[in-house]
Amino acid sequence: MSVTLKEVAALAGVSRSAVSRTFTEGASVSPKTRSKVEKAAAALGYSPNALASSLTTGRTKLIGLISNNFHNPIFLEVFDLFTRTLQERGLRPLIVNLTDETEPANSVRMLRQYSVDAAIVASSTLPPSFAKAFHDAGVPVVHTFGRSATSPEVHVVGIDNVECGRMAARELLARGYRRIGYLGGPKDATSAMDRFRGFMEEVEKHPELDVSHSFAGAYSFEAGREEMLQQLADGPAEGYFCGDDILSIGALSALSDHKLKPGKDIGIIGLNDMEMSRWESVDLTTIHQPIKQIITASVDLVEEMLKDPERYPEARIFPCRVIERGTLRPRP
Amino acid sequence: MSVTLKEVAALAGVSRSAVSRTFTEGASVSPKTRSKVEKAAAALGYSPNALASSLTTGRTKLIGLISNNFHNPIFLEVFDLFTRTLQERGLRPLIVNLTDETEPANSVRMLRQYSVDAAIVASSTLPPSFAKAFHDAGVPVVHTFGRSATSPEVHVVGIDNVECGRMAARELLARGYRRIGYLGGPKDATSAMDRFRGFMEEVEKHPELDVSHSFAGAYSFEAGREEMLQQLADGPAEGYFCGDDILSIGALSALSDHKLKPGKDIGIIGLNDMEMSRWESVDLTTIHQPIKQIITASVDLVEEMLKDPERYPEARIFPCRVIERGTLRPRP
DNA sequence: CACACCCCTGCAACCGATTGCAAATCCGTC
DNA sequence: GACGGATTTGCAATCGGTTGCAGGGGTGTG
Repeated sequence: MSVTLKEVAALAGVSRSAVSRTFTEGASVSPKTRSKVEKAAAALGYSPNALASSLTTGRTKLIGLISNNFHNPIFLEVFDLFTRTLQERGLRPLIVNLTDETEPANSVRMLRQYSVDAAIVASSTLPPSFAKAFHDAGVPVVHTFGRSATSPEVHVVGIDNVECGRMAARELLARGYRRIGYLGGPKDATSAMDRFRGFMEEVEKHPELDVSHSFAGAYSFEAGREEMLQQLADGPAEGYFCGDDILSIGALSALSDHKLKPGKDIGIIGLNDMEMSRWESVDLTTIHQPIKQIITASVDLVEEMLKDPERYPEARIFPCRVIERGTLRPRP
Repeated sequence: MSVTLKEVAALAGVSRSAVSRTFTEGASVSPKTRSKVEKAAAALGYSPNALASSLTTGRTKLIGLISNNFHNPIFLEVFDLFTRTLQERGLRPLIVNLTDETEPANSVRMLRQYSVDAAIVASSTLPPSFAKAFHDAGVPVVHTFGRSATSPEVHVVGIDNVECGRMAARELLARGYRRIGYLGGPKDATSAMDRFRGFMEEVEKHPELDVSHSFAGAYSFEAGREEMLQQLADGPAEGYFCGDDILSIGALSALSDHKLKPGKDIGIIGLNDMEMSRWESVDLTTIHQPIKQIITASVDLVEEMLKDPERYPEARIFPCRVIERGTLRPRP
C-alpha cells in the first residue's frame, strides 16, 4: 500500500541506507545523492514509517497522556495546551481516558505495548502511586497537577495546594468573613486534602472563627451544587473556599436557587481561574493557577527525560494569585 | 530494557514462533506449550510490542482523532466519549489538535507516518475536503459532525443541519416570534451554512416575517457574546436561533449586560444540548444533538472500515429534537 | 504393525526502517 | 600521476515480531 524505503532507493538508483540517511538529521550524504533521493521520494510521495524506525532507534515520540478529568471544563483548556505543546515539539499524544478506572496496571501495560517514550499523568485526583507505577515499569513519567511529596519519586509539576489553602483562608479573613467553610473536592484527591490542610492551618490561628468543611464527590458542577444545597439546608457559613472553579460554579447555582447573591449574601472563592470564571454571568473571584506555565514545564520535563532517562526527580511548583472578581465582598 | 519474545522463548524452552502464537488469537498452540509460555511470560513481565507486530500485520489499532474545537465545552463531552468508546474496543486515539491549521497535508502525513488504521475528523468547522484528503491518501476516514453531501466520498456521521435550521425556525414561529434572527457560527463552517439554509427556507414561507442574520467568528462564548452585543446595539430581533449552545451562552451573557431577560424580553434557542445548557443558571432551550449515538456510530464505522477498507461511503444521520427550557417564551 | 491423518512445532524469510563497518570515491597536494 | 585523508557509500546485521511451509509427533483405523 504505502511507499517504502526500498522503492525510493530503487527509483533513485541508490542503496536503502542512502535513502534512510537523507531522512535522518545529521547523517552524511552528498548533495548529489540527497537531491536524487529527494526527487524520487517526492515522485513517490514517500514519507518514512515512524513505527518501523522506532524499532531500531528505540524512540517513538509517542507520549501517553493520561487523565480522568473529563467533566471539568478546565480540562478542555488543559488538553488543548497539552496537545498543542506536544505537537509543536514533534511529540504525539496518545490519550488514555481513565474515567472508570483507578488501577494503573492496564494503562501501564497498554502504553508499554505502544512503546511510548514517556507518560504524562494529568490529574489531581489520581494518587501519587499511580504515577509511580509508570516509573517502576521503566516509563519516564511526569505527574502534572500532582502532589509534591517530601521525597518524590517522579517528576511533579503543579502548584502548592497547601499554600493555596492558606491563601484562600487569608483572603476570606481579610474581607471580614468570620463564619467560613471549606467546600472541597473529593476526599481521595491529594489536591483536595492539601488545600484543606492549608486552609485549616491558617484558620486555626484564629480560634474565634467558626469553621466548617465538607467534601464533594467529584470536581464537577453537579457535585458542587449538591454540596452547597446541603450546606444551605444545614445552615451555611458566610464565606466559602470551594475546591476549584467548577465546584464554585455548581455552588453558585445552588445559591441562585435560594435567591442568595454571591459576594453579598454569601462569599465564594474558587481555584483555577478557568476561562468560564471570567464570564460576566459567573464573575468568580478565584485563585489563578498558571496552567500554561504548568503545561509548558511538564512538556519541558518530558523532553529532558528523553535526553536523560535517569534524571533526578524534581518538583516544579508555580505560584498562584488571587483574581478579584465579584463573588467575595470587597476588602474593607 | 523491555522483555522480548526471544527471552520468553528461551526461558520457556520453545521457539519464538510458539511464543508469538500463544499471544495471537486463534493460532494453534497445544495447551502444554501455551502454559509453559504463559508462565515464562508472567515471570518476565512480558507483553508483546504492538508496534513491532504492526510491521508485519499492517494493523496498529491506532486511530487518528482530529479536531479543531478546543474552545467549545461540548468537545470535552465529545473527547470523553470518543476516547472511552475507542479504548473499550481496543483502539487507541492519537490526537491531532488543528487549532491553528486548516491544511490537511501535515496531519495526513503525520498520521500516515504513524500508520494509523483510520482517522476520525471530529469537527463541523473543517471542510469536507479535509476529510477527503485522508481518503485520497488511503487512510480510512469518518467525518463526524460533517456535512452529508449529495455524493459523499467519505463516511459522515452527524445530524441534518438543514432540518435543524427549519426546526429552529418553526419553533420560533410557533411561539409567536415575528422579528427573528439567525446568529450563526463561522461562515466557513458547513454546519453554520446548512443551519442557515434550513432556517431561511422555513422563514421564507412567511413573507410577513422580519428576518435578520449574522455569523459569529467562531463557535465560542466570546464570539457569541460579541455578536449579540452588536445586535443589541443595532436593534435586536425578538427571537434568535443561535448557531449552537456555546454561542447561545455567549449571547445570553450579552443580554444580561443589557438587563434583558431571556425568554421574556428576547428569545434564544440553541443547538447541541450540552451538559452546561441544563445548568439552572443557563436553562437554555435548545435542539438536542444525540452525541452519544453519533460517536458510537462513528466508531462503529471505523471498525467496519477496518474489516472492509473499500466499504461504500455512507452517511449516518441522527434526528434531533427540541428541548424546552427557559429561554423561549411558551407556546401559546 | 503399517498407514494415513491431523495437530504442533521450529525454521527462516520478511515487515520497514537504522547503523557499524569496511570499501569506494573524492579532493587537494606534492 | 601518485598519495593521503576525509567524505560517501553499500553491505549486512539488527530491532521485535509474524507467518508460510515442511517436518515431527501423536492418534486412530484397518
